[in-house]
Amino acid sequence: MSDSAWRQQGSLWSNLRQVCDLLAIPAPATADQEDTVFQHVRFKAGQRIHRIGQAFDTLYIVNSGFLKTVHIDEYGNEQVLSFPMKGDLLGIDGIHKQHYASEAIALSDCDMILVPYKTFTALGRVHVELEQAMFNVMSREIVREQMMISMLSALSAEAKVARFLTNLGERFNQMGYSGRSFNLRMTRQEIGSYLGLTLETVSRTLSALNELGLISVEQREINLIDPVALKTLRRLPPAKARIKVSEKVTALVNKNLLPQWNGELAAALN
Amino acid sequence: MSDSAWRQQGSLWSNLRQVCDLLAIPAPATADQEDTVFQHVRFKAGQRIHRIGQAFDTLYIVNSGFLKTVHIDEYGNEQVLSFPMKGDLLGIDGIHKQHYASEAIALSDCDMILVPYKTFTALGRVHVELEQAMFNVMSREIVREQMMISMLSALSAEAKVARFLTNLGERFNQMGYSGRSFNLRMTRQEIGSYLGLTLETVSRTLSALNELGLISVEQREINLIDPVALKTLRRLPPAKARIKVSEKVTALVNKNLLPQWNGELAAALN
DNA sequence: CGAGAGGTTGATGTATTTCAATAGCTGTGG
DNA sequence: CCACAGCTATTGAAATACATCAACCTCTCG
Repeated sequence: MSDSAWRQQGSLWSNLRQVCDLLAIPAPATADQEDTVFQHVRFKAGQRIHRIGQAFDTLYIVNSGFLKTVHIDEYGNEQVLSFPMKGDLLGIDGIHKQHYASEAIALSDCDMILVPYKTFTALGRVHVELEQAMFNVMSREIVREQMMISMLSALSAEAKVARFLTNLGERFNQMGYSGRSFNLRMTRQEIGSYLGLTLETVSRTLSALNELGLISVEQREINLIDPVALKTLRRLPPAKARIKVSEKVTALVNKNLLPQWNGELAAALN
Repeated sequence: MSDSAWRQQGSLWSNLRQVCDLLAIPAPATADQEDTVFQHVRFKAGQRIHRIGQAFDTLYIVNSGFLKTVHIDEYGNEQVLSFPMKGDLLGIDGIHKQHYASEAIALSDCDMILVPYKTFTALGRVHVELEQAMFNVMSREIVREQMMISMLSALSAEAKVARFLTNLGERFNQMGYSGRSFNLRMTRQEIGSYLGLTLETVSRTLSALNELGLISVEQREINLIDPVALKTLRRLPPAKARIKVSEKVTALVNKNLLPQWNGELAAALN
């Protein structure tokens, strides 16, 4: 819940300053704090925030909760595009054609702030810094997607899963939670779709990272034991070597193993 | 070359109307056509337009020529992100951190229009329609990248290459060239990087599509013979079946083969 | 408590990569 | 102008990463 959002007509409202804080952009100094207010709407887990093809008119900011955004391809297959959480902006992809290009679905109960697109652009015209910030947010989104493309086309399954976990950790950190120990809000299926892998591969990879002592997993409970190693991991050592090594001084090995598994090292340890 | 760009101080210049036309956005009716002009700069094949980390201050619009944009990962590997051509806007990813997040390299001689970011935002403030158009362009870019992400994580190698070709064709069409028969401006290596495949897989896949009669390839010369089939192709029939089938009524088969290869059909034909 | 969704793990198959050998272009300098 | 060097592309054979199919287990929640 927003620290100081207030109730009015039975629903929560936030002012411009609160919205800017949430988006991590500087609020305009000249702000007329009271005359622009933003309504909150609550969604239950499983509910859709917007659908593909639906007429676009409002952006959403996540105030609390976890979501996924998905594409549905021509054969009805769901493709996960992102896992928005507190502070993220949803619906930008609707600006282009005035219809949402993706679907947003709540993974947990969510509190969303509505920002009518008209209000959004009007504010940009009034506050120069805000317009700048809006371009920034969109540019940031483009960079984020570029990173995703790089990751999808260049990394192995192990590296994808490892980075996914560290990225999640960093986002939890930014939100003020522990970045080392957290609960996944999505299924293996959804992680797999997001990373371009099958759910079985995700499950196996998590088990392997667990074996190696880089993380601990139990169902959706994750502990990042060696975040540095995870972040730079490129590929796992061959399975046979892994067994023996994992029984040795795992911590030490993990640090030497990166960024690339070293054959001589493996030999030396066996 | 821009239809009506003019020379001044030894280099070409375009006005706002020309720039808007190029970007396929409506030019502001109220435009003061003469007081904002944009300089052209020419780059030779192989030259860099901007580098990663370089201070950001200008956007580029492709007036003619072909380029690639790339990420360089922490180990120096190049990851191709896009192949910009006429009408495309470059450098948006630099807004976020005020430093370019990617590198743009000319694949052929190029004529680029410089748009200082300050000019860009200033124009948005003066012409409301322009600000709207700028958001549109950025949203379009986000949607394009989302499509790319879907494609990378869900499609087979054959489908990726097939879509790559039809997408290229569509862009050539929009530029007024033939969308059926064109020359690739990039190497197999670069296509592979873009699609998350090795250059060998790209080469083999092109050969296979050629075998099937869906395209013809000779070095960098491409002919799209059955664009509809290419666009909806999901996976190729097994290699053994392919040989026999390709010797039969290929055209007919191609049409029935989609969107998914049908086992009974293959059996019936053999 | 039972049903159903989510997760793990094994055996097997296959798409794609990797390694390697060969041949075709392109441009440069003698 | 030809020859040669160095990219670029093709193709084959072998290796492997990941997917697929399948069985079983585990939680959750009505």
